[in-house]
Amino acid sequence: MAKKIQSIRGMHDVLPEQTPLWQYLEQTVRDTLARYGYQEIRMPIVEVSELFSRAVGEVTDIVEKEMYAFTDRNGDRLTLRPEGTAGCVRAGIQHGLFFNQQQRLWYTGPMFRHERPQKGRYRQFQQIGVEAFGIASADIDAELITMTANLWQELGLKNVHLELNTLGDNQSRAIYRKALIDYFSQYNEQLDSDAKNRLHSNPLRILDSKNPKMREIVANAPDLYDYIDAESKAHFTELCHRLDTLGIAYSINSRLVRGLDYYSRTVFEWITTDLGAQGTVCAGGRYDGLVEQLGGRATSGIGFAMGVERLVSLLEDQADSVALNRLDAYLIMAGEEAQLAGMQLVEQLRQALPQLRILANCGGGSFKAQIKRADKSGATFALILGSNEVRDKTITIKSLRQKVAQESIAQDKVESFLSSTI
RNA sequence: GUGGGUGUAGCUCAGCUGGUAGAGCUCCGGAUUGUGAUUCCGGCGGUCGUGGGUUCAAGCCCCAUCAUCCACCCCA
Repeated sequence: MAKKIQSIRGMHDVLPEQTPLWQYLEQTVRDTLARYGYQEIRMPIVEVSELFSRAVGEVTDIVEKEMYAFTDRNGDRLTLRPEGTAGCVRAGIQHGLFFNQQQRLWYTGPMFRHERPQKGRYRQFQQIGVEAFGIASADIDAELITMTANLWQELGLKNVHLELNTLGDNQSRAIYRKALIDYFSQYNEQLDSDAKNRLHSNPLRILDSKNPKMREIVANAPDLYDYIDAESKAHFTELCHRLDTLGIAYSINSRLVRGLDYYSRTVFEWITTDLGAQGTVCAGGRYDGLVEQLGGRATSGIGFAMGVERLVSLLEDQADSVALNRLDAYLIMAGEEAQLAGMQLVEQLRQALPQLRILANCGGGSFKAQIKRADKSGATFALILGSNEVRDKTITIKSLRQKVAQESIAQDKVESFLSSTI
């Protein structure tokens, strides 16, 4: 045998057993987005590398060590997209979607990050992203969050909770950043290696440190909320008020700092404890400076992304998974005559009943084998066509799921029989 | 990038202090010339992840490598 070729590390096939659940999830999300008036946009998977270094931030982990970047035949530096917002903003600017307009957009597709795979984290993974442009007020923040809450309800997801924070506008964030660097620099000797690395790249991350020795230093660090501008505070208060009014529960987590540079003001995460270490199922925030930063006219924006693999994994764990993609009938054909007659009959049925899901036996096999296949297919009924039936122009219908006697009916009655049961 | 666990049939796994491989399920056929979750019988199926090394002899010991799982880091 020739050498086997395997899929690339961290990039997995979604097998037929799994796809019904994926389709169910995707369809539910699609429907929900449509009900809120969001429109789909489709972007390329490959973009110039500069787009991500400018949007996501030069010193983020994503850009520094996780990008699938390569040089194409023209010598251009290209990257397999590590996230969707940058490409969406690029497309919006390129096609003039943001000029004095509001846009509510969504997209889905694979993203790529060269990380060490683990539960809920893969090198190629699927995201569903949602972005709203041109609306600066907190009502859109509330709408997006409410929409996700409704989606969890629609999907029957339990054990997800919402965490909220505000980072202030870009200016106050810059001032706070400097204050943090000044503060931590005093303790340079006591900082662990992680903290030293982050000191000038992303000092906000030091606040997150799990090292107990660092905690004492962190405890007395400047407080983010002392640096936040009045407008951002008002924005955040307004958002919380709206969520309260809508009955959406949340907790405020002042340590919640997103890993991408473009966020400002509102950030949020939906988190579950049912998935191991990678518990964030949906996360996002406001990025009011991004459009301008990428060369468009200043436009506010806010968005989030859901991790499809993580949601699928929650759905399969959470008991009430649905019976999906069920077959209505399996056609058994015994003998040469029956095979020819059966193929004609089944095509007639498919034309007459577009909803009908019927699988016709192929590849022969004994009668017994065909019955076994019919059972295994999960079909509700077996339709049996043998020489007797061909001769009498009948078909035998056997229920595979209920203990009722099989019956033989005229072939021209099958259509009405099936249409009344599916 | 760092650490730990695991790689034996399509799937789930046995395999003793080293003596060149086994079960269950699946699939195909038969017992039952046209009736499926039961029973019985038979059959298909493996360069033991890959490459080296030690040994008279390696699935087992040693080294390397790849994949996978989990965690750290980080993130959806």
